[in-house]
Amino acid sequence: MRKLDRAFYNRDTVTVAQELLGKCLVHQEQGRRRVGRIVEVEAYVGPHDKASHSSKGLTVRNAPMFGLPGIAYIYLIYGMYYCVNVVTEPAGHAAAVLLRAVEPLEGITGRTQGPGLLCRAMGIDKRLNGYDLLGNELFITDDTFLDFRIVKRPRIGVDYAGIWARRHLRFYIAGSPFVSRG
DNA sequence: CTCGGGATGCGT
DNA sequence: CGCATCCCGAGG
Repeated sequence: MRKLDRAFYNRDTVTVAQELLGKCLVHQEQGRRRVGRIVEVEAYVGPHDKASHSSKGLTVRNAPMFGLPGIAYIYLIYGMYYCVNVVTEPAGHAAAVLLRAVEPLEGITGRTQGPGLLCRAMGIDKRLNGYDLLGNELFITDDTFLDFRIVKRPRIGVDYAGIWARRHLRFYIAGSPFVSRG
């Protein structure tokens, strides 16, 4: 069980997204430890991707996307839910992978199907925005031991993005009961 | 400063 | 389909 390093995140976003499936998201705070296996993600591949927050250019909100690969980009959506992303590709290439669902493995109560519920159940909020996933509070480990097939589908809730809404940039583990409805 | 919308989720 | 609930980005 090894923590993913900078080099893992500093690659093509679609590759990182697919390889994140099956890996373990860990949140540790004040002696409390919560672990979930990542079963669903979405790739937001860069400023040219009209569904990506970075397509509007650098703003206060999306600034973490323009930073180092391996940092967390967390934002509030609809005034109620947080969404957590991991930044990918070299600094300046504003791309990220949205974590949409995990399978609860340790210390998790509540549902984890969907980006908002995932964050709520794992105690992830704005305090961790910009956090470096090479640190010890929030990180991802590579202990994937399952064999699975990857399903590729259009992303959820980005119908405004034209052709980009139809690209198959949502990935999830086939047959997992922990994938969101979408 | 106001104003509108959003990578959601739940109940009807 | 409506609604909760609020940060942020655009525009005056």
